[in-house]
Amino acid sequence: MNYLKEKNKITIYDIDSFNVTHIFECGQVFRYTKTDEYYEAVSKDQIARVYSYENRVEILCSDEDYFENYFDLKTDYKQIKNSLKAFKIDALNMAIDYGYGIRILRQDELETIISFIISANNNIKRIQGSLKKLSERFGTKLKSKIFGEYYAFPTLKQLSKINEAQFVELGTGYRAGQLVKAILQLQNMNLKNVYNLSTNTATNTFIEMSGIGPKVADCVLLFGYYKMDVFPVDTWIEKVFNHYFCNGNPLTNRPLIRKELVKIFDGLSGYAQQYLFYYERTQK
DNA sequence: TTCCAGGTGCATA
DNA sequence: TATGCACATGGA
Repeated sequence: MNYLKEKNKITIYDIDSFNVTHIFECGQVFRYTKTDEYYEAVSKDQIARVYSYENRVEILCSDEDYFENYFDLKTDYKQIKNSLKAFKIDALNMAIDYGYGIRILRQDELETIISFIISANNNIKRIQGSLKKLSERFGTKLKSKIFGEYYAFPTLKQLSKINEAQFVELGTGYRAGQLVKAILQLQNMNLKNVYNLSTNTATNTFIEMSGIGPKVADCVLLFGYYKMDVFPVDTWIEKVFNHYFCNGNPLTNRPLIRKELVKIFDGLSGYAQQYLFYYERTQK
């Protein structure tokens, strides 16, 4: 990856492996806004604006080290895409050509957990709205010389003070009670310790939490912990599987679909999933 | 108006 | 272990 890191600014020259629209619209993250000039993202208590030009991308940000990691700039996506193309699967090749600039963001663990509990059986617009309100009502208000005022994602301590009725007011619907319970459970675990666990053990740890089943656990591990040997199967991936991977035997059993796809893509599952998801959801 | 959304929890067999 | 249903709410 060819990029230059300066104080509060990262300039990216390898625009074949960094497309801001692909990165933010591919469904991995919900807290961003699009304007005519830039995409703005808040992650944890950090903020960035991403400007796209003909031959480069500029990221103005509160902390260049934080966003160098967040945008996964040290990973070579050209190599990842080549490895995926070596499978010679037409649908995946189309998906990669379509979403060529996708990168898997290294998101904050807690923020990912809360976001994807809210995401269950929900639509992306509404998820975004709930998370925006959650941050504005319960997160710390921060002031930046460059970006003005913005709101951090609530800390675990701040989250623990929110009751079920307040979560309902955020538009989280029946997930409100699950969120209160999950936040209680989170207080008794060390989120950083999950990095030391195998994918299976980590999955089981999260599935025991309220509001987290197999799919949300996979999303937490993929987007919050950068574990690539998981394959979140939602309604869109079910469609993908039955269009392109089922050899005439469509499946509705999502754990089975997941098993088949992980068998194919193994340690590249997370990347493959994201290209396929974005392709299926936006190609209409 | 009806269907659907990045599913989960729980009861039942 | 597997299947089926209820669940809150807003977008399309």
